[in-house]
Amino acid sequence: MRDSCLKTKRYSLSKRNSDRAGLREVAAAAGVSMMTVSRAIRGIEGVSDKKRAEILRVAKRLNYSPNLNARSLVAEASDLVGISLPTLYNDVFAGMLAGMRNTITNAGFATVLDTTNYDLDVELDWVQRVLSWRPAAMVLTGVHHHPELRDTLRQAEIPTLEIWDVTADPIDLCVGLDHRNAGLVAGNYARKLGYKRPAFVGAPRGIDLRAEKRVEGLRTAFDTHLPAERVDDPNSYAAGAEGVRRLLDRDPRPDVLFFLNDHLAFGGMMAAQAAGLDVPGDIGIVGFNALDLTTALPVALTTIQTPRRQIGVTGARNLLARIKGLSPDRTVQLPVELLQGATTRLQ
Amino acid sequence: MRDSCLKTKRYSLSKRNSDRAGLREVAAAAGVSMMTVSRAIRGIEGVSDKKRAEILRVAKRLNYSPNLNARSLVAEASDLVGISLPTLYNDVFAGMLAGMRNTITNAGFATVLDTTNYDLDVELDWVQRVLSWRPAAMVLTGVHHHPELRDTLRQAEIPTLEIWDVTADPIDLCVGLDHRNAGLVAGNYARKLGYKRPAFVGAPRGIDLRAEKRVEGLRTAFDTHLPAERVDDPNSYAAGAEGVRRLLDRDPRPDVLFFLNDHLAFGGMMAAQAAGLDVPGDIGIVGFNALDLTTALPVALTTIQTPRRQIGVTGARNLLARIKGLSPDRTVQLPVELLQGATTRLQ
DNA sequence: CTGTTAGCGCCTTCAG
DNA sequence: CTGAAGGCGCTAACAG
Repeated sequence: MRDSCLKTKRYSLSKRNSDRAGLREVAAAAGVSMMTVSRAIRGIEGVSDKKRAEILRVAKRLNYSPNLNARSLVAEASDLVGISLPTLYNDVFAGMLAGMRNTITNAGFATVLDTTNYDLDVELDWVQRVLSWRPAAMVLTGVHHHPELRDTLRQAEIPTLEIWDVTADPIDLCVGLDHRNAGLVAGNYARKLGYKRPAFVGAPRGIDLRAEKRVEGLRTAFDTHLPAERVDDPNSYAAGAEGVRRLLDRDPRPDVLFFLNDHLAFGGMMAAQAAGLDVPGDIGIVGFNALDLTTALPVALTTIQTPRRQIGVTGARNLLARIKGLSPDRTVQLPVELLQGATTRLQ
Repeated sequence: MRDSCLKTKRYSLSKRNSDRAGLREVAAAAGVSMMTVSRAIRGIEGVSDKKRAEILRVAKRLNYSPNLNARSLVAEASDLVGISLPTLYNDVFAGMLAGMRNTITNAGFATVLDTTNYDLDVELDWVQRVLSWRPAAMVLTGVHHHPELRDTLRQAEIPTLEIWDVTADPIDLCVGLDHRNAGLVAGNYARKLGYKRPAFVGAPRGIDLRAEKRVEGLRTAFDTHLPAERVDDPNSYAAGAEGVRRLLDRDPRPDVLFFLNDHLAFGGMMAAQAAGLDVPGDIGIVGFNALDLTTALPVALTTIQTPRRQIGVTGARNLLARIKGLSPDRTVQLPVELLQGATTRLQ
């Protein structure tokens, strides 16, 4: 063994662990420089068609796959899009996600997903974490976040989309609906039918902020006290039933029940019927979201149709525009529609 | 900020990204070397408590956030875990996902999610893409994949977990259930009750391979022809109804209906009732999965309870062990249980 | 305990 | 059209 200069060589050789082919290996095999390979792979100008074809062939043979970590390091940006949703136990968020995914994926981005379970601290932690990846963009649910979140994101200068709810002053972009108005629409509809004693079944106060806005709309429509039962799991059918059982004990008994969502409404309707009540004869039921489920029911549920897929599609499109440096509308508010079913009727 | 946000070219490398503090900045501010900062940040041995505290303070003040792309580049591995599911429009996969997520997240990994819509080509493309991130592990649904997938993953030497289905020879690890046996259990149960003319409602053949195994089990149990109606969207309630309407036209009319899942079973039950049939008087209904929905029904659905959350938890735990270099059981098969409801009865 | 050195794989820049 | 040089932010390995 001679001295340290040999040692250096050996070191650098053994350092390349794994037999994974990199730009270097492809370049060597194709008899060109790394740069030429890089250009060929990325489909960039400046390589003769002949060489490009040859290089791509070699790359394929060597099973070359670019190291995105290295690329992102140089670019100071990855092609990850972080998406934060409250839950996936719910076709609602799955619907918006599906709407976004195609658009985002087709544009060459990958999605990193997390669920916060409606916890704003969890959301903040997750955002900070994703920022370490230098993501191309972020998607958050709702417009209410941890106090630090807004500054964190703006400082990082990451295009950000807030979905489902809207505000005049989003972090960056938002696409969603006016939940207070949605509550108002449902409330006005029921009031006009002649219902007098509304009640609400939903999640504990302070969990689902959008739902609280809808409740506010309901209150405005009825201009009256609105008894509310809060159940633990807003995505459970059984919880809706439980809420209704508790409400039916009240005096006076409500004549129309509004639910946080269709899940609860369905469970609630079952409970009302099980309690011997006729729907809509004895009591009205109004859901929210117009899930596929409700169309399969023997008695169609009166509910509010929310444009979930459309929110996803529009949101993703605007976000991509933002990434490209354009300036799409900062706030897009999509309309809701009341679907008149057979669970409510003129009083 | 908004307008200037993205006009800054992401690919301008000449200058260090504006305000974002790196190891270098923290080191300068703290009056130590980058390595010392690196060690302090990562909580690694070899820094005096005093210096460490000071460094952490400085890092926090500078709002330092490590560049994970750079770290992954050096480490030849990221802390991303790729998860591929067929769909999220379905509490089934959401349940397994929830089971995995806590474990994976608590161990310090982030999840990159994709849905394949049961398309094996999509799955392969996605896996190859995620491999470019040098993920810490991969999770796939089922044990049937694109022919190239197995080699691709093994060659990459990435710990891989297959969930939901089992096989004696997984790519790496698998945790799931024996779907053929699940079909057998359901079939035997119904046969013993005296049902003679079974039928099945499910997805088009070749889409959901697990479901086909269950059908095979059903056939074995009955040892008879098993008429099957294939509907387009297996996660739709309405599709179940459609399938049943078509089956009821057949002669002889089936006396018991097996469904791909509870979604379809629910829709199917509604359709049967709407057609004037009594359940279980005129016709039996058997679902699969034991979704929360079915517990809220006035007539409890006979179904197969699948340990979805448990699959996720066990799978994630084994996968983490694998990442640490241990050798957990390659194949874990979890039991299913028949839940006897009121939609079937002795004939 | 702390600092120095030498890259990780890729891409920008600039020179042929 | 092609290649050589240098660096992105971070860390393993090796001195002091």
